[in-house]
Amino acid sequence: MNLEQILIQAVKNAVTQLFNATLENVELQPTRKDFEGDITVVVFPILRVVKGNPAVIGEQIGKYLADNLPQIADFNVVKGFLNLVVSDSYYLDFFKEIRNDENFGRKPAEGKAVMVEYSSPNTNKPLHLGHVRNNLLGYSVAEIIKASGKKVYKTQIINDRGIHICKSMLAWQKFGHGETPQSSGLKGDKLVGNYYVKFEQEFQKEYSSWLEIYTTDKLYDEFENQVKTNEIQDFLKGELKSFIDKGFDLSIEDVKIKVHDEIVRKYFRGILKDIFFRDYSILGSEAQQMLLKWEAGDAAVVELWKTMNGWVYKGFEATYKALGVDFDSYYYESNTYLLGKDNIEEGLKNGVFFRKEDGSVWCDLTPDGLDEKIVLRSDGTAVYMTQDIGTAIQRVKDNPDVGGMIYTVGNEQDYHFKVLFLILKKLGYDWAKNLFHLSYGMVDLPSGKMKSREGTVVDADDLIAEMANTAEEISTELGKLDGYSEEEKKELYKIIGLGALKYYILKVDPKKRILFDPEESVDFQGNTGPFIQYTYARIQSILRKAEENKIPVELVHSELHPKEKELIKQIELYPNMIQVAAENHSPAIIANYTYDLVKEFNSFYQNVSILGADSEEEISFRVALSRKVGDVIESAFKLLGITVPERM
RNA sequence: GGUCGCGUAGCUCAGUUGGAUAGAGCAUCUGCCUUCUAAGCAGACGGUCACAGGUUCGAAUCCUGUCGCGAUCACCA
Repeated sequence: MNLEQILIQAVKNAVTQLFNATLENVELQPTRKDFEGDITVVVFPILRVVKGNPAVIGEQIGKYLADNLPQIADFNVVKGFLNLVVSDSYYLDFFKEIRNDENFGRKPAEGKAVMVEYSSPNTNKPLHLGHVRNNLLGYSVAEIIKASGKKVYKTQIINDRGIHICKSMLAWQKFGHGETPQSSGLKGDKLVGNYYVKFEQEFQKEYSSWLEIYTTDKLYDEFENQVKTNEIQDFLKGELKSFIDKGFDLSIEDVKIKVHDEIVRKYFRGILKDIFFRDYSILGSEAQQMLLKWEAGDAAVVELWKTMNGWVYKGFEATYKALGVDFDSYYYESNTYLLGKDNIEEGLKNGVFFRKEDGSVWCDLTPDGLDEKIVLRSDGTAVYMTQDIGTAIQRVKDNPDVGGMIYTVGNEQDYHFKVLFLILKKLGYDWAKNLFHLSYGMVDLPSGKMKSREGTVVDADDLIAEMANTAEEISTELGKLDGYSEEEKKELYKIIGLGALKYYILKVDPKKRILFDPEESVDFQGNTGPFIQYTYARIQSILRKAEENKIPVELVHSELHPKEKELIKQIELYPNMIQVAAENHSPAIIANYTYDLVKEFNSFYQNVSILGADSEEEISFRVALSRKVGDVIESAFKLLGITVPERM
């Protein structure tokens, strides 16, 4: 039982004995710095069962606790807050107990396993900043859940088939002249990405000249014919209406004529372009034919596909390695895209799904406040949802101990996962109640969204390299690395640069969008990764000196300096932090906790002397305390996927 | 337009199940390297928690509405 649990029970007992009443909950919080005490009992909620003056009641409970609990040394009551002073001996005992526990804060795995999916890239272009956020989040959440006491499988689904990869393949065929990673020295994913861009450029040329042939009116007529029978027309009208409502004095008729108008274009052009790609474009039809051939198993196409994907995977592996993330299993869409159809059949039998006249299969989610969702096309082929249903089921088949899954996917797919989880629940899988969409906000640039066509994508490899460069600049300026070899320095710059990047991304709530300004590099001071790494390095420096001075490890310390007490209190929070972070799927909780611990340590470090303390006992204790803080920093940062340096 | 998410200091963000005078960092300004690493410490300045109601002993937190930003609303993935 930890102190918190002991206190809760004791307060309940106090209420029973003093007031003959039963208390359901006890509200505890850390005492605010401006008051004396360590833990505070909020008295107000107790007033619900015990009528009276909160100050008096607080006083009585305080006295009871001080009399009955050896851990409570003193107390005071301020405005309905009962502040308890915890005895030094309690903290000392606690510290003695945990100081050599290498797994402090972590729990051994038990119960059902959790599968965490993250990364999940397309194989037609290199990873970018958005993927970086995804990878860091997914990896960290997996580590946190592991530490919280569950077995974790890390996995990803690789979108290795479809029209996007055919675009790259086609462009390579047409314009590649047999270029390979070996021949050009390019990283495989970069090479393939270049051809994807090349395709888009050539397609854009074709599209532009097509647009020139048509007048505005013709364009619109074409467009209108295409969308007339489509549901999206309603949707578009809605958008147009809001556009008009926002003060543009135009009717729908006016808007029709002004198809080229700046804002309307955004909606019309996007769809028009798709139509062009599908029905008019030469490149488009070639790419589509290639996809058909791939699906038919055409030997040449499959061979090319395998080769180019092989290049991409090699490139991805390098990026994953640089980022420090890994996976236990890989699922490939080329294997899973036909999955799920059997499950649809079953669902039809159970009445979870229903078939429309045209043969398409749907799930009616209107009782749940959602729409009807298609799960099988009228021609019997699978859609995105079908695959995801099938893949989820397959994953549990492959790993029968899995009791839940976490999908790390951007927030633009919130609706998709809401529907997916609901359908799986309706299909009756017991693990379906333990599905979580780890939804995160986009990473935007000052110029807006990242767009590969406009060259505004922040490439993952470039970013990692730049961070290391910045670390090098700062390090060189500070000039603290005498005696390090060039290789050691390089390694260190990587650790610091990555630490800065990872911490920067992980310390914010996943739900929030991140605005990333490549011009203003990530900070290395204040609430940052390097600040925490620096503190760790300082601690290691002290430990090295203590080693030299042969500081004994016995602890006969009896009285705590306030800074020492604060540090132990902070350390004591760590195990619960892991649990809370795991429950909330939030690395940010770990990041912010670590920052608080480190701030506390730096204050301690700067205000009291460790190796120059008054007595042998004091020195020995402070060294041990510093070591433990270092251990917790290392452990917590590991949960974030950040390594800590011995020196910096 | 429907749905979902976000809105806290000039900027970037914390803020556990509602709790004390809303906290950090950056930036600006003061001090502190002859003693364990100044990527640090100590301090100052900075707030209508988007706005308006409501719930209650008590609201940044819960509810309703309004505004702003974003995402989404395909027999695409």
